Amino acid sequence: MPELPEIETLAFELRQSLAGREIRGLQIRNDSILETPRRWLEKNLPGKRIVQIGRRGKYLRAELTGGFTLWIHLGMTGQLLLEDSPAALTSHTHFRLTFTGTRQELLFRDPRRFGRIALTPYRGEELPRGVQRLGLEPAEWKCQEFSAFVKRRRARIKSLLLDQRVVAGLGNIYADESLYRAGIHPLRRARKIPRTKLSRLHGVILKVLEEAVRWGGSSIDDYVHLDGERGRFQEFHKVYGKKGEGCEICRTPIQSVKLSGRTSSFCPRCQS
DNA sequence: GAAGGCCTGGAA
DNA sequence: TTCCAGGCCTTC
Repeated sequence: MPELPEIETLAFELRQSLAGREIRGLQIRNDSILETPRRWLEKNLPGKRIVQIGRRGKYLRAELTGGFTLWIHLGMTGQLLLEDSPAALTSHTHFRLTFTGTRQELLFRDPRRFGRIALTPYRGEELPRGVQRLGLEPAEWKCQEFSAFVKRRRARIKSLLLDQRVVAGLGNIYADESLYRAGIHPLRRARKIPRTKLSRLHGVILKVLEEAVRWGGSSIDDYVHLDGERGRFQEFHKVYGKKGEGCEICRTPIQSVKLSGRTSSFCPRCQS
């Protein structure tokens, strides 16, 4: 589940290797991952140069010459890999970019095909729909405003954290890990949480994300770095994927609950 | 605010 | 063989 730290890591690595490169060609092996038509990409990508690479929410953003931007969303099982050409195209490689002046090519793999690629502007839209809807980046939230916003909502806090219109880039892993570190039960109604705990949550979200970026993200199932190496933050998870194991603080077994189809893991004693 | 759908590999 | 994982979207 690539979330903010995983995309941030990839953006950094891509910047190192591809910034300034000119796109030579592309190969689309599966149209189902495209959000803008194949012909739009085929017409506009070749010859463009990568000006800047960044991230917005869980979207990777490559700004190109000519005012175009290539957006990549990894979904759940998406991978971006930089390999020497001609790269072996495994069965789930849906998209490939080649560049002038380098043997390296960028591959997009995604077994489950929840990932998406878009090239904007398209039909007057500057941003993909999913990006238009995004809320503030975690680092853009001021503590006071975050607390005030959460205080007005009746939803369960975990649902709120997963809502990309609220905090862009948070997903199941980092929402669970943040709630644990803030001592908040995932099913707690947002408006009922004391302000002191909310400001703690605000701080802890930033800290967890920063730490995860420092360790190159979490590799649970599919996520890997550009070179295929695994991230290491999973080694520091306290609750995600830890059901049945003892809480680090109080030894109580970690529990999990279902919340609108999503699993939430938490310590029943430390989180309330 | 909840639930179903997309999608597939791997575990039960 | 069935179930589960969960990004995000649509529908109710």
